[in-house]
Order: sequence, then C-alpha cells, then structure tokens
Amino acid sequence: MATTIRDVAEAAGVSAMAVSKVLHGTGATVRVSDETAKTIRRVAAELRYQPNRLARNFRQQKTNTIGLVFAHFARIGEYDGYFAALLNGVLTATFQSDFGLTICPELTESSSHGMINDGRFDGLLWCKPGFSEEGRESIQRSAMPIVMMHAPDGYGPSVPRFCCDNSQGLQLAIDHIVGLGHRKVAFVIDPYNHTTAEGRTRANAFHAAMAKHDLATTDSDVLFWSVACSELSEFMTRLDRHTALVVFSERHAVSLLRTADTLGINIPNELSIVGFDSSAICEATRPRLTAISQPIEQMAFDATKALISYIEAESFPSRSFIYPCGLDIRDSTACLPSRS
Amino acid sequence: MATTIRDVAEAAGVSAMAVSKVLHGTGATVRVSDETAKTIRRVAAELRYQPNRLARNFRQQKTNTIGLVFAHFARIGEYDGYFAALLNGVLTATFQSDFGLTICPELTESSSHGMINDGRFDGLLWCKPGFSEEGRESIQRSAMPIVMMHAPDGYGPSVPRFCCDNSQGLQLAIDHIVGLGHRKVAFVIDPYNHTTAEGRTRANAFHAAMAKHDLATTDSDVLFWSVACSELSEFMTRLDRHTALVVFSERHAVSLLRTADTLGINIPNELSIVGFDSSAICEATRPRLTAISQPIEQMAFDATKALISYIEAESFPSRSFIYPCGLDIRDSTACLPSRS
DNA sequence: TTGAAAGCGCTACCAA
DNA sequence: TTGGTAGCGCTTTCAA
Repeated sequence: MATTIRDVAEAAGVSAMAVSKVLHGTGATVRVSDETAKTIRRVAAELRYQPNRLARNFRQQKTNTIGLVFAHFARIGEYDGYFAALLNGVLTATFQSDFGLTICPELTESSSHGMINDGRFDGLLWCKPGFSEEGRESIQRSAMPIVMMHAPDGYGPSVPRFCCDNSQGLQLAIDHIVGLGHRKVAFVIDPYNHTTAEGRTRANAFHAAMAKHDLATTDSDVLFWSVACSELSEFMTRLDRHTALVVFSERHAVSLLRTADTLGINIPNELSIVGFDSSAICEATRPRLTAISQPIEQMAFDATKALISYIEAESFPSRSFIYPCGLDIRDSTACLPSRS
Repeated sequence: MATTIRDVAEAAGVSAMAVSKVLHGTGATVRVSDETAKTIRRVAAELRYQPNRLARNFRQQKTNTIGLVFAHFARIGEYDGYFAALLNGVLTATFQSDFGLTICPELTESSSHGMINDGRFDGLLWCKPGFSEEGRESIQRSAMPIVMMHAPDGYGPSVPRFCCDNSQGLQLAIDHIVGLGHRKVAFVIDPYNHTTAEGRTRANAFHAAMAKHDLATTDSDVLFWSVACSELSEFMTRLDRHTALVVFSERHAVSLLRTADTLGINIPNELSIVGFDSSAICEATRPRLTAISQPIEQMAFDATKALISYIEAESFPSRSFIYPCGLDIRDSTACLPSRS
C-alpha cells in the first residue's frame, strides 16, 4: 500500500499533524521547528511519500478543478480556431493557478445538473450558454461560482460575464462595408445560432449598425443558412439584391467562399464577405477572409482567472467585462461593383 | 449542509447501507425489498439527496476521470483540426462511459510526475509522447493504466498504442507523386517534430517509400523548416532541385502554399505539395491541399475506450493498433512540369 | 432481508 | 512548539 501521512509521522517520531503542516502548509495553529521540519521532509522523501489527492479533496470538499461547460454541445470541429484559442486561454490560467480543467460535453440532459453539482468542480466556466429551461434552472440552483462567456447582458442569470462588444464589432464591419459603397447588406446566420444569446445579439447589432448609416433593413436581410450543399447553392442564387454579406462565423464564411467559387461568383469583385472571428483559417483561404476579431484567448484567460479568484474568495467580480472587437481587413471585401 | 446518505436513512427508517445499496447499487451482499427500495428512493428525492462524489472517489480510490496528456505541450493552435478531432473522439468515448476528462498541459516539470500520480486520474491517454528522460521515467514508475497515441512501435515503454501506419501513408503519397512523374522529392519537417517518435518514423518512411521506386534519397532530401518568414523564403528558393514536397503537417503545408504565392511560385504547376493530416483547412486553401489522412477521431475514440476497459479490468489490450492512412487527392499536386 | 461497526487519508479543532 | 482526537460521506465486512 502507498505511504500515508501517518507512516511518515511514525518514522519521523512526530504527529501526523506536524507532517501535514510541513508538507502541505495547512493548519494555521500548528508551529513546527525548522529541525523537525527538516527531519519530516527527509523521511517523507525516503519513504517516497505521495500525498493522496482524493483524501485532501474529500476532507476539504475542494477539488482545485473547474469545469468547462458547453451548453448544447456541438462537435468541436465547428469551432475550430475558436476552440483552440479558448482552450489555450483557459489552460494557461488554470495551469498558473494549479487548477485542473475538466471538459463537460453535455448539459442538456436532466441528469447533468447532478453531475456538475456533486462536488467534482469548484466552479464552472460556462461557454456559449443557450439558456434552455434546464440550463437556467441548473444555474439558479447551483451554489457554485460560475462565470459565463459570450453571454451578453440581459440574457440569463446574474453572474460575471466575459463577452465581446458585438455591437461595436458589427459596427466596424458595417462601416467598412458601407465605406466601400455597399448599400444592400445581409447578415448570415444558421438557425441554431440564431437561437443563442450571442446570435440574437449579433443580428440585432447588424440592424442597428445599418441604421446608423440610415440604411433600412428588415428581417429579410437576415439570411438563414444551413450546411447542406444544395441549400448553399440556392442560398447564393438568392443574393441578387445583396452585394455584401456579414457572416455569423468564420466557418460559415469559408463555406460561402467555396460555394461562390463553385458558382463562378467572384469574391470580392461581385460579392463582399466579412466573417466573425478572425482566425488562422481566414489567412489560408483565397481570397483571404476579412473578419471581425475578438480576443478570445484573452477573454478565456481573464474569465478563468476571475472564476478562480471567485472560488478562492479573493474577489467577487459580478459585473460584465466587455472586450472591444477589431476588424482584420483582408481580401474578401472590395468596392461596390458598378452595376451595368 | 447538504443532505447525506445518513439523513436519508434516518428519514426512511432504514440503515445507511440500505440507502447506498438502493441508490448506488453497491454492496453485493446487501438485499433490499422492493418496498423498502421504493421508500428510500422517495425519501431521497424529497430530501433532494445529492451523492457526494468526493466521498465516493475517496472511499473507492477511483475518480472515473482520465487525463489527456500532451508531452512537450505546445499551444493548441498548432494542432488545429487535429486537436478538435482528437478531442471529439476522446470526449465521445468518455461521455459514453461516464468518465470525466481532464486536460494536462504540462509534463516536462519534475513535479508533474506527482501531479498525475496523486490519484486524480484512473488512467492516462498520452498523446504525442516525446520520450524525454522524465517522461520515460514517469511512465515506468506509474502503476496507472496508460494508453499511447502516435507512438510507433519501438519507441517508449510497452503500453497499448494507437498509431497510424506512417509507412503506408507515406507510400501512398510517394506513389501518387512519383506516378505524376516526379523524381526529386523532399520531405519537409520542423526541427522539433523531427525529434519526436512520429517525426522520425515519417522521415524514415519517406526514404523507404522512395526506395521502393528505386529513387535514391539522402539526408539532404529531408528539409528543415521553421516558422520565421525570412527563412521560409530562403527555404523555397533552395528548392530548385525538388519538384514535389511531402510535408510533415498540414499546418506547415498551408504556410508553404502562402509563401509560394508570395514568391510567385505556381502550385501545383511548378511545385507539388502533399500534407499530412487531411483536415478542413485543406479544403479552404487555394489550391486545395492534397493530404494524407489518418482517422484521428476514430483512433482517439478507440484509444479512450481501450483505456477505460483497461481501467475497469474488462480487458487488457497490450498490443499496437495500427490504422491505415488514406490519401485525399486535391489540387496541390500535378504532373511534373516539362523542364524547358 | 437488514444493520452495526470500522475506516479510507487527511486536516480542523482543541488541549497541553 | 507540539500532539491527540474526531470526523468529512461513503462503502466494505461481518454479524444478525
């Protein structure tokens, strides 16, 4: 059997408490002399003592682990650059604070509430919340520290939020597009994302940004798009009125580029496209994709750090943190073609 | 305080054991009547009893969690499609088996050995092992079930391995390239990956595959490549002898496409490029990238399932599982240009 | 078919 | 500056 703290205590001729104090620094009331401490450390090393993490977790009812929750979990491939950036940010933060990270792929089942609330996590980083009834209830009932990403104000319960400034981001894109002379612009989104908080926010922001240029838009300027190729072609042929598209995600935008190529539509000369989430893939396409950027990795890092300090009760950030977007202008946008 | 099993027992007028048996199905020697069981379940629901996962972990010295270890952890962005596919496979498997997944970003520090061996994981999925001294020792000392991915036979300790058939994959690529008339082919890899088991295996496989066509290669046909742009240009200008490149990863291949574009080199008419790991990004580039594919998601799924069954002692797979590669021929390869 | 007792390894609390 | 005691919530073992 593995060496326990008591084995060490016995071998060193001290109490288990002294060992605990020396090796783990717990127990504020316990003082140990330097000499005793040295002996304890030596004996522990000799005995190859390995603290049992499970016992500590149990005793302290703390795991030093946070859960990364994807509500309405979709396959990760969909997120691509986004997910990598997110994970880099989260992992950097957890690693710095000696926290573990567990990925929670599902939360739609009713059983999930129990699974995330059974003590395995000290806190939750909730991404892309869809705010289903179950999700909402889960959050409300949970006593666990929670931080949300990509949930604009006004959606869901009152927890700290880390979100990009969708309005400002879309304004950047629209300013750029309109500055190039475009007047008929569409916002493209898939039906699922249009049900999410972020999807609705971006759609609204699109209308608002157009209005700032005194350009009227209607619901019919929000185009729904799905993955099926046949529909994609149909979709493109429906575009005769529009000369520019702002697309909910860069993945969708890349698909549109390919479809346009197939249909012989020249991007950007016949149609301008702007994506959301500027990532590596935007550099790989031809033409390179103009895209709105958000500092995902930084946001994920900050959100995780905030969650951890929340857990450790050092601070209680309860407000929204809004990150400004950028616009990476590449080659998929150009001046309005002169209509002959 | 939270409701405990004893609270439920008391309220139901039974012993804690009976509750444990009914709610968690443990304790083979205990029999409970249907009636009692129903009462217990009712009372537990009324009291909103939530089993304490930490206590169970502790008691059973089992966490139902596996660790996903990246030796020599690099930023995830580097892996892109690879990492997403990997994670999808692993998560599907863990989810099916009610296991949790924790990401371990670092293992190079000496302290890591303790961190992964302190009971928090029931097993380890070790990806991209670099086999440093520490890593090797870690594995050897650990009593934990371990499964490796991307570690060809002959590298590292004897644990179950899940690896693609690098030889066959490179043979596919070389057959294709040589079939197009190319005779001077180079293998491109970055210095770091050339130190990994998989990197060396692929380089060797390249030589072997060329030899099958009676085409002699030397070490100078393995070209080292680094990210710095200036070196990239230099690199391309060094290629006068070669008419085709087989590239260690698709990320590198995409960069080469861009550099070629900058330098005015026409792909595929002046230079053919084949990447390793056919992924979404290969479809997004122009020209689309011909690439060797490996079933990463399936491999990750199988590896995880094997690890879990290993943990649960249902089976002990101790052999290598080799997956055949495919070749997705796209637009970055073409017939040898006629030299004027 | 049921219960009682003991203890997993650690640390909070109190006593010396 | 130190040690003893108790107990976290659960399950294994043994007794009824």
